[in-house]
Amino acid sequence: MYKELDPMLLSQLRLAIMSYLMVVREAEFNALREETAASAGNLSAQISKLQEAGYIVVEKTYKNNYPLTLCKLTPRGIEAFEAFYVDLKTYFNQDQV
Amino acid sequence: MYKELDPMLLSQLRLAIMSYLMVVREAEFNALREETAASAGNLSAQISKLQEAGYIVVEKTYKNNYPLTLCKLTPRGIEAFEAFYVDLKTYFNQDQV
DNA sequence: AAATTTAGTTTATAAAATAAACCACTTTAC
DNA sequence: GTAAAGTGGTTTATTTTATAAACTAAATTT
Repeated sequence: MYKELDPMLLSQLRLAIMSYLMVVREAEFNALREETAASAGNLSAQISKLQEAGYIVVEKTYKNNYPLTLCKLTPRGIEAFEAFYVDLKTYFNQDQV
Repeated sequence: MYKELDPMLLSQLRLAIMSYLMVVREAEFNALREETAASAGNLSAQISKLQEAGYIVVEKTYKNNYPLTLCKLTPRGIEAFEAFYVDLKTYFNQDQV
């Protein structure tokens, strides 16, 4: 009846990161920070988790002498996000909402 | 951009409880247990939280000499569930999913 | 060269989820 | 009638998670 929901995506911040990356495919740390309104610490922690899960890849480089962290979705991440959406629907479909 | 997601509903089990109640409006403990496949302990804990949040009311009565716990949605719970759905959409709408 | 800013990471604390143990009965079997 | 098993839960303890706060390292400004 109710599908299992991927715990990696059942988190507001991780879901927002993934959702934003689904649109832009690739984003800098600070773009994610602005878009999600998260604290840097929390964002850093959740990026690490998504990376460990293989949902995003993180490329560490430099821009204007400053460290730059670039995040992009992996095929696996895209798959997981889409599956999450499908699974979520089982919680709403039978309702009138 | 991304709406805040009600933490009370950002939980698989609590969302399943609410989703089921949105359909049946009222359910016995064991019906919820079967429907959600949750352990009794976890179900009991999450029912308490939804009750404390004012999303459901819990009526404790008896059926065939045995304790019976009945759960039903409050107007506030219905509102929260519907708002959650609306807010969730902000995480998916701009995508092709 | 001290203070401030940028771009993060790590650590410590609080909150949440979950499994396991427990409780208060009721029913069944002896 | 009493011991064992079953019903319908609750409570407690452990693990996991989220988050804020503190920290690091280098660059820039004053």
